[in-house]
Amino acid sequence: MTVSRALNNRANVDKKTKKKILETAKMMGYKPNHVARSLTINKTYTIGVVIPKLTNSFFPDAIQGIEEVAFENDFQIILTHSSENADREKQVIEALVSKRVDGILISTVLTKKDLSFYTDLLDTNYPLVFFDRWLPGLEVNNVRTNDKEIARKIVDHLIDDHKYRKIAYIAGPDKLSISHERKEGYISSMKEHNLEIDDDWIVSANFDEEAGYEATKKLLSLPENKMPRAIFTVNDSAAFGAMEAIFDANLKIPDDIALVGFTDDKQDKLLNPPLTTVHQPAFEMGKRASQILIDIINGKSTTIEDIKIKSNIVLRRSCGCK
Amino acid sequence: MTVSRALNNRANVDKKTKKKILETAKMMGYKPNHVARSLTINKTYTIGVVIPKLTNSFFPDAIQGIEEVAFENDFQIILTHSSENADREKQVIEALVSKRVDGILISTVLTKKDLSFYTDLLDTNYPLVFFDRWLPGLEVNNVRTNDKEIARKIVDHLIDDHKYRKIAYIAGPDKLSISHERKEGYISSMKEHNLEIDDDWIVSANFDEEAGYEATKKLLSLPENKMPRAIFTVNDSAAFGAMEAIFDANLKIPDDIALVGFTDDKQDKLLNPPLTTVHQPAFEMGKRASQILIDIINGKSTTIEDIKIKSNIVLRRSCGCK
DNA sequence: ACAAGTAATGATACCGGTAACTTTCATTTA
DNA sequence: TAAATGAAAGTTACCGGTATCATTACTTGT
Repeated sequence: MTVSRALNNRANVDKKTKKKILETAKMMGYKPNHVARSLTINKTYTIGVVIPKLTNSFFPDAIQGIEEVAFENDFQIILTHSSENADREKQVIEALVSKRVDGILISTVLTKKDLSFYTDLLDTNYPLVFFDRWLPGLEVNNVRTNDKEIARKIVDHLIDDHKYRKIAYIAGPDKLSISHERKEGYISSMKEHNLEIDDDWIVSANFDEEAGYEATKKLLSLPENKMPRAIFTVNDSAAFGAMEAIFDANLKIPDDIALVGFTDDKQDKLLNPPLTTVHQPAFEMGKRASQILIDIINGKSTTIEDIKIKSNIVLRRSCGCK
Repeated sequence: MTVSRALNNRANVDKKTKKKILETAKMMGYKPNHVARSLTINKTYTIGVVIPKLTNSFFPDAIQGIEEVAFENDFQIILTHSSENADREKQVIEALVSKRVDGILISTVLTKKDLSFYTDLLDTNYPLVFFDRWLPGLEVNNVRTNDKEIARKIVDHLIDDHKYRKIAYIAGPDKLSISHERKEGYISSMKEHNLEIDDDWIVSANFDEEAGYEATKKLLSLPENKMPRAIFTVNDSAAFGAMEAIFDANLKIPDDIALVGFTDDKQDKLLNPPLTTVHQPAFEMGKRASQILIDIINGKSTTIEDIKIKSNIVLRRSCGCK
């Protein structure tokens, strides 16, 4: 017990004793066993992070933010990815719970039909914070962005400032919160401007480049009178695919067709042309989500919040600006 | 004990008993406690990953590879970043050891003078695998790429195929393995072609965009006769900075000055002009390193290997091709 | 010099599992 | 029917810490 006290800088240990203990520990090459410690104190100082993929630059940046705050608070993170696969998401969360992480940060790929998975978990009072991709209908902390509003605004820009009227939207899976919201933003902007939305203009795709490429090819094969003048994509990865497809069709951005994305990947400004997009404060979102989770773990926060960290539009040339 | 056997699908449990146990477990909401399990079996099924930063696309890709193999083998990863800071690297590794991760994958920022930190760790037989950035002088498994050779080849290309003679190199910190090797490759190519290397052409910088920008500004301010005709950068991030600096100076790539990078970031092909670079098989390197570490942990591998996974050159337009 | 109070140290139990060994139970064999 | 045998279930100790309570060692005041 005295050894334990000495190593943890607790009170009531004689200076000389402490010195002797520390010396001996060093000599023996003693390394504290955090596993045993976790078992008794019932806390692992570890948080789980579940993300769909690590491909676009949003998640790496967010994770840097998460890890930064975790590090400051002596926590570490177990990083897992679901590969956009619902079953795998459940599986890794079970594993995280078994490892008794003190809380979990999730960017979920689950949908309404899997709601019970999380309500069960929440019933046990497990600290959970959703970031970026949340799940409507859950009484839980969310840290997300103003997807719908900002999507509406960027489409407003295309209509108001560039006078485009035929605007297509390359969507993500509709069941996922973020792609649904962004689509809603697109639709509401179009409607407010009394612009008709052709069914063919909303192409269901995915969050990756390949999907963006395929979706764009579909759009470009529409008959002349239906051909969109501008494309808004659910994220930058899809926009990169769109860009390739547009170039492959020997069309020019923004002269023949304008393009705007969503994320603000690091290289957007170096693209040809530089991509107009929505800047998501990934690092900030990660920090914030991490801080909230740690506050909950430390019993410093009990309220449930739905935090929206505002994104902003970054005008570059792909929309037709400058 | 019977309960333990039943839950772990061990033999010698009556079918009826097992059924009853599983039902009761479910009813109670029992979740296995992996912390306690780890304490007894002395294995956590967790590996630590230490990287400098998550910014460029190499590490996210590598981590996807690492996590993929880990997942298949029922391991999870604790991800930590050192922020390119040696003390922090040591600190997080101490924490990982305390948490008794079964092994550690490292892309180190430590240099020769800190060698003892790792030799001490290796003396305790802790499973360690270095990937990408290794540390010369350590008897340990490395998974890296043929930095020197491929750097030499890309400079060969600039000289042989484009007839550039004044070629500058934007370097990373010289004490780090990869930037040292890449520089060596540059130097050896220049020497082999009997080209003189002006001291001003080797600019010490860093792995990030800002450093690349500043270094390039320095190069562009050289007098006419010293002005490089081409720039080779230690990685793509630095190349992005270089690109910006070149554009800011109203120069054209590759007409006024050619540029080649190293990494093959995802958006390279969409840049203006598309960036010629070295493609590093990040995902593969991550998978391989992870597999080796897990083999060591499982006692399936005892030899120490220095594995070089070959990178290859991707010719695009920034070097002057096409 | 001795009681009282405080600081330092020590003993025990427990966290939730599993290994190793023992006991109980059921079935087979002579 | 009793002994032999193997399957199923149970006991105990331990992994390496820490909380709690008990003990011992020093101070301090009168």
